[in-house]
Amino acid sequence: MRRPCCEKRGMNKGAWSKQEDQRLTEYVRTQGEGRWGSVPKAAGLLRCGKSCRLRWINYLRPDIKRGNFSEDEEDLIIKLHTLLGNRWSLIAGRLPGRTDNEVKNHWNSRLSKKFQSRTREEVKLCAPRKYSCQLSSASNSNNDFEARFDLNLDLTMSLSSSSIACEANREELIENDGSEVSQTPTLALFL
DNA sequence: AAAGGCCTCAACCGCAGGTAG
DNA sequence: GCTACCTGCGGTTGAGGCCTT
Repeated sequence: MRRPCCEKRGMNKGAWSKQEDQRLTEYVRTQGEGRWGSVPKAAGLLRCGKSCRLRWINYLRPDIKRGNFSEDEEDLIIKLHTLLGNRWSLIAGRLPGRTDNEVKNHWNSRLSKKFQSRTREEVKLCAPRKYSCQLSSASNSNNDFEARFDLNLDLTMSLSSSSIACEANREELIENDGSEVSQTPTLALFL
């Protein structure tokens, strides 16, 4: 097993100080992103490269959007999670200004519960042996997010004694410029 | 006001894939 | 082909703030 990268003596761990943030920000501004292994030494930081990378990506990057997730963002995360599963970096890539860590945290703390209660509610309303529902986001020119996506999921669920197997046939997950978001075959939900 | 439980989120850990030597 | 290193990712942890009793 490889040693943890921060095991080196004298390395700082835990919360970043303002001075450390300033040093890292200044370094990336002048030298650019990348070569994280050499960043601590070059920037004069007692941190490992991984820690520097994470701090920059999750917190210091200038294009990061702070604050609460909008309902549109939450809906999009739920839809993308249905398609992609825990592929947080892919999901975050569809949410401008949001990081994978932020999306993951938001999902784990709030959306998973919201999604579960919503799914249970929908299952209750449907016939017990066959569950079919359509999640779709109609284009809405007033909506920044939905305007960029055209999600059309056709879910067919079959109930078994211990789980609900859910096959999602992706009809399309295509950005407005015509490029595919990703390859997404089949998924299974266990409730 | 105090204590304890819950929630959020920044940060860490370990693994996998890519690549240079 | 093998090894070592770098980078990125997803899972997990824990400190601190908030809420409830």
